[in-house]
Amino acid sequence: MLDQKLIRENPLSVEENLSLRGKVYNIAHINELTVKKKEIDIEISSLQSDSKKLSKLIGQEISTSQNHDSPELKNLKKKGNEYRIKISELEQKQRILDKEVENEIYNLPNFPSKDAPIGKDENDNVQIKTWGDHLKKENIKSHVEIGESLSLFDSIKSTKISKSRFITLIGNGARLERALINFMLDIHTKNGYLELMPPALVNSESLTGSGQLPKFSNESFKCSNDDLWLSPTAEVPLTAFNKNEIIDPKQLPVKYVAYSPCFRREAGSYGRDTKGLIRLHQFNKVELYWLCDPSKSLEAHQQITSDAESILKKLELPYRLVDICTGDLGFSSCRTFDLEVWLPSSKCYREISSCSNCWDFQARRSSIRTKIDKKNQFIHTLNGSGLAIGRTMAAILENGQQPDGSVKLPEALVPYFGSNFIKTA
RNA sequence: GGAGAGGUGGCUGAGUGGUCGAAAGCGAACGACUCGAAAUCGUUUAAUAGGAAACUAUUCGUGGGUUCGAAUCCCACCCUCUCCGCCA
Repeated sequence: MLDQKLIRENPLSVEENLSLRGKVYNIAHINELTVKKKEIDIEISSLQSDSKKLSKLIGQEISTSQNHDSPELKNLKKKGNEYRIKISELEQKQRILDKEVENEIYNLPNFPSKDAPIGKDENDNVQIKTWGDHLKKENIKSHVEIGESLSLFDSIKSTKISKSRFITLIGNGARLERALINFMLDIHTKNGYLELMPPALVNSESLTGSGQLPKFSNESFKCSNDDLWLSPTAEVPLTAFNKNEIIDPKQLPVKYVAYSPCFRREAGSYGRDTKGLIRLHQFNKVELYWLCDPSKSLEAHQQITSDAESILKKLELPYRLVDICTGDLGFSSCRTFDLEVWLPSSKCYREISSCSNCWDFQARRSSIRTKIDKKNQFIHTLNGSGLAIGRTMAAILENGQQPDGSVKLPEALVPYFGSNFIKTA
């Protein structure tokens, strides 16, 4: 959420900043509303001040005089009643305005960082570096083919259980998923992250706090009888975990790592990545999350990204680091580095982690603050996958495939999985 | 699901119509004492919005209502706890 004061006092700069995202945002209208709201605020506040003084006078009058029905007293009460009617009329107006402003302001995305490359869409993203060697072999199979031939998962049978875009992991597939989760959690907790296992169902307020609502209600699954949604990412419960708190500056930065299942409707992606582990309604993810001093989020962003990167290196997976351009930035983010893993079957890089600095955007929506120089200030939040498990598995299968149909696993994973190879049963 | 209790500042907790934004305690900050620390004593210490500031307003789960005046009374909703039932 953006600062209302900023919108009121400097609407042009707000508009200009947001326009870097490549869309037109009509701040003038919101500005008009916030100014009007302010005027009414002032009017109400002065009426309330008068009415309060009058009430105190009546109170004193009653306690000092014997006659509780004197004409003077009746007169004062009548005057008080007039105040009340006036105030409640104004409050009604104010309530309507409040709703309108809220509605508009919660739909505004975060400002892009000045450091983010300016661009229109994903084609303008900037590759910062690549790491690792690409697999150069003939007859490369996709992870779907490998998974099917080694009986690691079954998506056809899963449609019986749910519908398309759900998967059932089987045998070594399930074992590999479990190994990856444990492996990643172990690495990150050793690096100073506190492990959390939050609820998978989150309420509307939590989704609003991290930025998924109100704008993206189409992208999450909602429970019909409760104000609860299936969490699309652990970022949601992790943001909400410290909602409405003032965090002791000595405790910063707070670093969380959480494994969680993630649920996304993937509306509008029909026909894309329909097979395999790449795009599912339900997937597992290990998420990294920081709450940090607002003056330190730039370094924190580097750190969280390199913490995510370290997993790819340990798993010997070739990847590249991409600086997301202003037009492709997520709603809550001011700067995002994507980690994209190499998938040899499709000869391209696929997003496996998205490391974002949300600045004070989520902290403002969720009211998470810290004391700096005796003043309460919004902290900065950062999040990054460390990593998406399903896509990691896909990458391991494709990059570790052997001519005999087996898959060689990265050394680091062997203690977790229990052997070096996945072979046909 | 049934019955009951309750939701008050960073925390605990008092407050049932009138200077109550709210006692007391804890915690925290500062000061004194000390070579230093602990202990002790003293002072300070809620948030939000507006304002340069003085100050003004709002906030006692949320939303309505009664009243000149509501933490306190009325209505609705949400949440938490305890017991019972069901259940991993």
